[in-house]
Amino acid sequence: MSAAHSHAQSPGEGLPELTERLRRKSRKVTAPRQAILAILRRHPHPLSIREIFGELGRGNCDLATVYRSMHLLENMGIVKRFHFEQGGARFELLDEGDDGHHHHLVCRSCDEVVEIEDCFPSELEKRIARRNGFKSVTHRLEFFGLCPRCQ
Amino acid sequence: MSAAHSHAQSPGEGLPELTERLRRKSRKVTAPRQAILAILRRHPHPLSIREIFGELGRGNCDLATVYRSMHLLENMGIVKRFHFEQGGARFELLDEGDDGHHHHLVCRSCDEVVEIEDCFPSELEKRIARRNGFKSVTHRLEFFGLCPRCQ
DNA sequence: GCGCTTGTTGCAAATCGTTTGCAAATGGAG
DNA sequence: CTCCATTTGCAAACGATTTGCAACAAGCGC
Repeated sequence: MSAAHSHAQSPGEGLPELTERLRRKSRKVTAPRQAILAILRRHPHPLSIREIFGELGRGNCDLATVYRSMHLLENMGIVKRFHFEQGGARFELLDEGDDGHHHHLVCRSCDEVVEIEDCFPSELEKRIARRNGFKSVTHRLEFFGLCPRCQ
Repeated sequence: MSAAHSHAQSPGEGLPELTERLRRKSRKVTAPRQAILAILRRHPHPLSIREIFGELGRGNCDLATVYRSMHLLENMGIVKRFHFEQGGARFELLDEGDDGHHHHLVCRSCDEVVEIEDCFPSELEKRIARRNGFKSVTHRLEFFGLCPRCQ
């Protein structure tokens, strides 16, 4: 799974650096939060809440706490939330300073995810915004297809 | 509302033509289905299930029937399903032969929707597919921003 | 027109993902 | 160590959507 991930993931921050980011915003560094960050750090893929919860090992922390933690981490800019075709939200750890704007190519059959560097041309986006009088325009873009193994 | 819609909507088919499409695939032309098609025809916007259900007037047809009808119409290629940032699915009537591939610019504040003709460059999409060994790659693309009235 | 067969509907209950209220537990500043 | 605001677990509430099932009706053949 991890091996199939084509995007070269930077080494990323260690747990200490991540928890430091929490502390800096005067958020408490609790066991559930550390555990969640550790899991996200181990998986460079967009993880679903269920997957995160599953890895926590039953009895470790409540599902509601996972939801609450993901909101917190999202608002702090530590993770980014994605939505694919099916199922609930998925989350990816962000490096500090990274706005997390990138896209995915998802296999319709096995859900394998590849990160994509290409992006919708920004001049085109600006033109679309201008033409319609919109401001602060961003976009959401995901690709779907059949991966080599599933064809 | 309709006036704000920038996309020149073709006259579209009348109810008779639409119901004919149902008949051709040996599906029954029932009152709920006709009512739903009529509503979709009146609104060139992506409508939510709740909006459709609301327009039906209480007592006219069950909510479950609306959900079932939308699946049917989607599978027959009569409507297209969209997902924006919040809330449930939204549906738009498709002209016959139209694959419905187009995108939207949605106001983050008032949900106003504008249709966009631009699309992600297909050469770029092909390159992404090739580079990752994927087949049958399509994409989903939506824009979000602040409309003139909401800025 | 009349019934038959099969697709369709209404209703209620189930499911899925997510959120919330509340009292008990706890991180960390002083 | 104490205190307090934040966080947690638990259970219940929620919104969107799906499903089982018995009653029903569209459109075929006669």
